[in-house]
Amino acid sequence: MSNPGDFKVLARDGLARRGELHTAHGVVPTPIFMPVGTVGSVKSLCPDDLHQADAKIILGNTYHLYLRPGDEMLARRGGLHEFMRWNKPILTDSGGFQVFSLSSLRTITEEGVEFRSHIDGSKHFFSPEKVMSIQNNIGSDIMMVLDECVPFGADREYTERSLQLTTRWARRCREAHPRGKNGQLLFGIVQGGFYEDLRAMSARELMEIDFDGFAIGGLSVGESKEEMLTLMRSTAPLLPQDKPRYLMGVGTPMDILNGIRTGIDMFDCVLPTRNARNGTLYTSQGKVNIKRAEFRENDEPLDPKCTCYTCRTFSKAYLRHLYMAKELLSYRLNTIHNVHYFLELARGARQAIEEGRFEAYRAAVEAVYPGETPV
RNA sequence: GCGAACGUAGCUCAGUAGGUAGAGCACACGGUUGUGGCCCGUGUGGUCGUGGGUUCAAGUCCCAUCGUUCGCC
Repeated sequence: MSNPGDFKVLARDGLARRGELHTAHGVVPTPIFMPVGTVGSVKSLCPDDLHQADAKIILGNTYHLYLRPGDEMLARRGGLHEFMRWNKPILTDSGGFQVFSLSSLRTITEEGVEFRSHIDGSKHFFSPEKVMSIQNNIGSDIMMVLDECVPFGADREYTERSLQLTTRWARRCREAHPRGKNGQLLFGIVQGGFYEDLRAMSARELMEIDFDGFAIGGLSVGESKEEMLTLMRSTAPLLPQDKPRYLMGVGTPMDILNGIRTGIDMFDCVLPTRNARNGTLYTSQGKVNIKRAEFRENDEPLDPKCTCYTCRTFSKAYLRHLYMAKELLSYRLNTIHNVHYFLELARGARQAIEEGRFEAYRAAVEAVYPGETPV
């Protein structure tokens, strides 16, 4: 018998962990990649497509869903799962990142953050409590605390003040949403910019609060690969061994494997879906830019080793044609493939950890994506 | 037949007062990391319809010629 929030580490290989996170909508095997479905859909895909790609959990976004269609509207329909007909776990980002990256005229106070909608300019206010209430209405399985994502290059003083505010907000989120309520889990978010000691301080303070998991936020915001790697190496081991660790917004195939190697369990990124729409596809042979003229009459599948619907059915010439013609089917077929690749990458990592050969698995992928990992 | 306008990059067009050509699209190649199906960067590409003339210098002024379009007979 298991309860939402239970997390079991089943196997280890170095710092890499193979685990299981229990939620109200099922078990999430880790390490896992979570496709991003910001406004209630993984762009261009149906739930059936996600099931076929073996997606275990997807993301939604509090900021976007609150603005449109509205969280109360969702609550009246039984929440986002019911509305979008996705019966597996959903994680919702708190919207903290969007408030800081999308909206204009934001004002941060102790109480929360006032911002303007990127859609119609209307004024809104997010407090930690409000963000919990919205995510309760959405009904996500894993909720994120409201945090301030510090921009790259922020000085130490600003970063430290911001981190402390994020901690106070995190505590208010936990108080507004006690552990176990509605079977919804709540994750804290480690901030601290690119100062290792501040990251450690943030982690220490958050661990005093009883969260179901811990995320590392504020990465992949313009820093070098080396800085990102250094930071995850130093931060991940500080987090509890018996709780899931989530690296937010990352990343490329190698970023993910490098994260797993430092002990991270969960990843999300727009890269596979956004790049699919822009013609960059991830394959067992490396990155393929499907718009290249060399594929004009190439009748081979995109990736002969891939078992996704796109690769089983269509030629590179056809995929290039669809892309060049801006056909809607291009978005869909490319997204089906890229999502499949990222999920397969994580599945392969899980198996490799179980079999104690994660390093070899990682090296094999690195051979195909060279230059992605700084020494 | 007469009159007028226009012929500049593959396409649609800018080119001011004459000083040896630009844009958008297209094409080519990159980029995209808690997603406004967005977008950004770089690049290839033109004997300025043709032939003369004036001038130190002509896409720009003059003449002729070919072509396109419109109007009038």
